[in-house]
Amino acid sequence: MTSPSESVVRAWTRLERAHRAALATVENRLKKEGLPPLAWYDVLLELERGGAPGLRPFELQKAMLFAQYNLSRLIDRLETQGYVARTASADDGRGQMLAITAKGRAMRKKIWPVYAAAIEAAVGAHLSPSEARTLADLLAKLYAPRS
Amino acid sequence: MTSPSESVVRAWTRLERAHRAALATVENRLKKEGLPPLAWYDVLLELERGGAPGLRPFELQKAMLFAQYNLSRLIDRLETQGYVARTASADDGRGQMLAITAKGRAMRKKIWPVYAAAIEAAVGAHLSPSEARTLADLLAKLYAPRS
DNA sequence: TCCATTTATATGCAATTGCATCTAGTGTGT
DNA sequence: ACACACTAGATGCAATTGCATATAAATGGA
Repeated sequence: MTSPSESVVRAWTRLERAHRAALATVENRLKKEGLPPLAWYDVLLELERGGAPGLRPFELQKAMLFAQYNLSRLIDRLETQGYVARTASADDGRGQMLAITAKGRAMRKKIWPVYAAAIEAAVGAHLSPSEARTLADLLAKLYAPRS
Repeated sequence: MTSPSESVVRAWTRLERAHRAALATVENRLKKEGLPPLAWYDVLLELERGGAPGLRPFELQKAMLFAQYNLSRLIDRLETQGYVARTASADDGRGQMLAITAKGRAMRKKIWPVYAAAIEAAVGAHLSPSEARTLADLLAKLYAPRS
């Protein structure tokens, strides 16, 4: 139980502030354009990348570090809107397989330009290319599967 | 509207993931000890640092990048618990002055060891001292008052 | 095979958040 | 002093989150 150094505490505090600031920028822009919240995009992208058979909810959960009950309901909403299709898993009776629909793909594509501009405004505009790389590398260490 | 580079997008994505992971660690530990959520600590600390006359809600809001309505209600809860005292602002009829109470100070002190250990686990354990400094510096750029 | 444990996902209910808007002061220009 | 735009803060209501727990199927033994 070593106590954190001053710079670790500062890093944590700034992680919170930076995240809050950037997230607010992104969510506000999406909303202003009448688009769904960020999490929808993230799930759709993950599913699109996941490829053919689809992904299990628990895989999404691990990849995106979402709380299980939040993901469950997020999928409900995505399904209601017709962006995602749930089918029973062939090999696991408890589970399901998630697939992005054509409508879901279209929505993801539609969101991207707005999201991209927001990311640039919230993050890119503040960093040089090399700073962005360094930041990405350091942040990855905070949730690396294993240290 | 330049599009963000690949590394900027990665930095943003990882900012989200890292924040989610670290926050979950911190909040879980606080909860496990029966302590109030993180935001309470942050407000109490800010008020304690703010010193004698106290702070106006809008000052807190700017410092912590909180949404106005969230802060308003967070203060309600803190006041209900007796951790914070609201008094009418002398020089601005619309406003109020917030002060931390003795009980609030005591709670802040009580939270700190748990919070500190959580920060170390969530952040410090993953970074060298120099990495922590670099990370803190880079994150600060993302919400700098002016670029 | 049977039982206990664990894993995958859902859900009722309370607390919090977000949105939109409201009220009440402030400040400025005339 | 008046009209108007702006700032500080609160709040009703709907949506989301968090918590605790439920259900059902898989898994690992004995």
